[in-house]
Amino acid sequence: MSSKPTMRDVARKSGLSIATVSRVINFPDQVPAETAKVVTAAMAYLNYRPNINGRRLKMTHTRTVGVVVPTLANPVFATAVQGIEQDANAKGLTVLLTSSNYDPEREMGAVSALLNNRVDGLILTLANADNNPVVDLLLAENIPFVLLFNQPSRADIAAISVDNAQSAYDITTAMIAKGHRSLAMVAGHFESSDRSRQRYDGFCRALDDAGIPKKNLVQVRFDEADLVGPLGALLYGPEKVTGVVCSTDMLAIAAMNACRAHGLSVPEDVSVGGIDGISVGGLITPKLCSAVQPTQEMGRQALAFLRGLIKGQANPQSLLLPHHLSAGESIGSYRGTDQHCSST
Amino acid sequence: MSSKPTMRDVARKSGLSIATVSRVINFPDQVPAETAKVVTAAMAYLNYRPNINGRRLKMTHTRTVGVVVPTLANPVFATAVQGIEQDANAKGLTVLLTSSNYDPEREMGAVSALLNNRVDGLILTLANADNNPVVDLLLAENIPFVLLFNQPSRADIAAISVDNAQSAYDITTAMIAKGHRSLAMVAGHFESSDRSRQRYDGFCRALDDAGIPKKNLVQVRFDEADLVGPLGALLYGPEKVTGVVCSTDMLAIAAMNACRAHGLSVPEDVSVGGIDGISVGGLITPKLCSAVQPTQEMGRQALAFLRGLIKGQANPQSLLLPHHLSAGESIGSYRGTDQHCSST
DNA sequence: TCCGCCAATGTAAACGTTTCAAACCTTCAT
DNA sequence: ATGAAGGTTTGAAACGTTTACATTGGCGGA
Repeated sequence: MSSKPTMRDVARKSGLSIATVSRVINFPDQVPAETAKVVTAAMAYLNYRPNINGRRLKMTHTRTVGVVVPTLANPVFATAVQGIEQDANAKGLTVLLTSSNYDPEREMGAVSALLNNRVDGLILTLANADNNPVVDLLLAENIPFVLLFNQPSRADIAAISVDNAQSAYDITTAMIAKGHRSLAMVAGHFESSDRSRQRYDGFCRALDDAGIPKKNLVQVRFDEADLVGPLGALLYGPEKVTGVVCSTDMLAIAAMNACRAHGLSVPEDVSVGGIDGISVGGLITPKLCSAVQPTQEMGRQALAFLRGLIKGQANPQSLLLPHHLSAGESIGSYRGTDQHCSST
Repeated sequence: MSSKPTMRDVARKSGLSIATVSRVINFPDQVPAETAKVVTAAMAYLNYRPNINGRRLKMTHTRTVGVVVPTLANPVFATAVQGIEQDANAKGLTVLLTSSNYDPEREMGAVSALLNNRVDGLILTLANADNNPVVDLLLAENIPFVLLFNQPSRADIAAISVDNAQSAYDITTAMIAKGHRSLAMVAGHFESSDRSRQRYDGFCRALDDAGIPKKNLVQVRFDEADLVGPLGALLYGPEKVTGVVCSTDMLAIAAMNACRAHGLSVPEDVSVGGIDGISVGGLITPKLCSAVQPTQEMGRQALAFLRGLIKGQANPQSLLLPHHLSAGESIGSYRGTDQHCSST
């Protein structure tokens, strides 16, 4: 009826002191089994729940970590968060989740709110990891943090990612190997994602290595599902693009959709490749060919890394995880110049 | 250098009392502009951040809500959480996220942890909303909570969902209208999801209304991506199923994949329908026909509802949001008994 | 018998807020 | 000059923990 029972109530009920109750909770082995039993009984009787906020106030560590991702609507982030969250729960850590919607201002707002919560550390996917006020703030305040998916140019901050440029290079090269010579990249806006730019760089390098001068690029919003307009000019313009590399799998799926809307089939008329390796890509037809990153594992690694930083055991450093090309069907052999007379 | 500045430091710096500082933060209009300015300056100078945990300890409300969903790997939940999270942030609420992995024991553990955090209220998607110890606990402790996606049979608890049975009924009926008479349902395990059972009920009712006695059902794990085995017997057994209704879109996408693996094409040989309306369903080929629910909006509504309950303004009640069938291509007309000689 | 030691327990002071009640200071009417 | 009124400000007591330090009591050894 009255308010929630506190440690004081448990102490009174069990005829012991508040300190002993605390010890039963935190250091059960420092207390005789007999007393532990009577305290536990009192707690059960009163339906006692420790108030974590009291503890947080007193302790230097809060056993809480903050997470900021651009969005949960892209499975790549949802899966990573899933990985973080599972391990955090297993370790008794509380996760504070925020999404920035790819907006740098909201990044700062989110981090600020998390710091007010006195999180022990942060896992972040930032729009742009370089020259970022959030990063500066965290370094200045000496808060442990790990970047996830970002590949910062500074070497002294912790980051878990794949080699973004190389991922794009590999998928592009796979397309070139199939005979495609007129390629385009569909990428999320560079201001919203440094990965996007890094992947474009890899795309360009692959073209350079193949001696292909023309680099087509179209930047779109990340949540853009309708690529019919943006792709039209490339598919039917002077370039007659036959290979589309997308900076994410979500965009790749949207691109395949747009190609079909234009009456072209994938991969007969146009080849499409993605980057990320979201699981749904393997279920659709044609199976999406993608540069796959171990997303969930990356989330886990980021948390493990962060825990190390919090304990002061590790010093910040980057970790590049391996990626691999999935055996997809969305990339086919180049069929010559009549490819746009679809196999209708 | 030393520890973080506190309100006391700000007070000292600005030559005012700690109470005044507090009032500048919480009730700026109760304080003359002049004092507010000097306090604000001191805060900026010291780089002061309010420690939310101090506040939480003192106040009866923590401005924190807990969220428990089965998984983030299914976009339907990720999108709902996205909706919750966006609005929560706008309102200055902190979100504590947990996923249960469809495991009732983890549900209880997660809720317990959230209660220890003294959340003001909870938004939950439970494996089974009826006879659930978590629900009993929350009712007993008088903690505001809103069920999301669940459709409990009790009328006195808040729940936001679509009509699950009706969703399944509608998509099934759409298939029957196309001439299909041999149908099967692929559903997630009933123990993991009451929606799954409710949707199966709707499936059965549709068949009954059409005078079709045979109800095929195969239950699978929710994270099962490989339905080749489970579907084989139905597609090639005595039933020669030509219509597959799936309890979720994720399963529907996996089912389409399995059909193709069996050499059957969708929708020419087999029709497939889903429930949920995840966005990727509209991008794939064939476009997935699904009973669409307003997922993100449901998350928002759940939060709005919860805020009402927390303020004591609303009394718990259910809200059924409308669903609609998407104009997909994955359901086609029945082609007679030779349908399994695929159009190869 | 006395001393010292150790294990078990207790006391009380933090941690950083909010907030009630009291104190202070002007101003203004009497 | 005095007092009431009212706008500002302050002192101090919570909120529920953790933990350094003090206390207690029992026991074995000298």
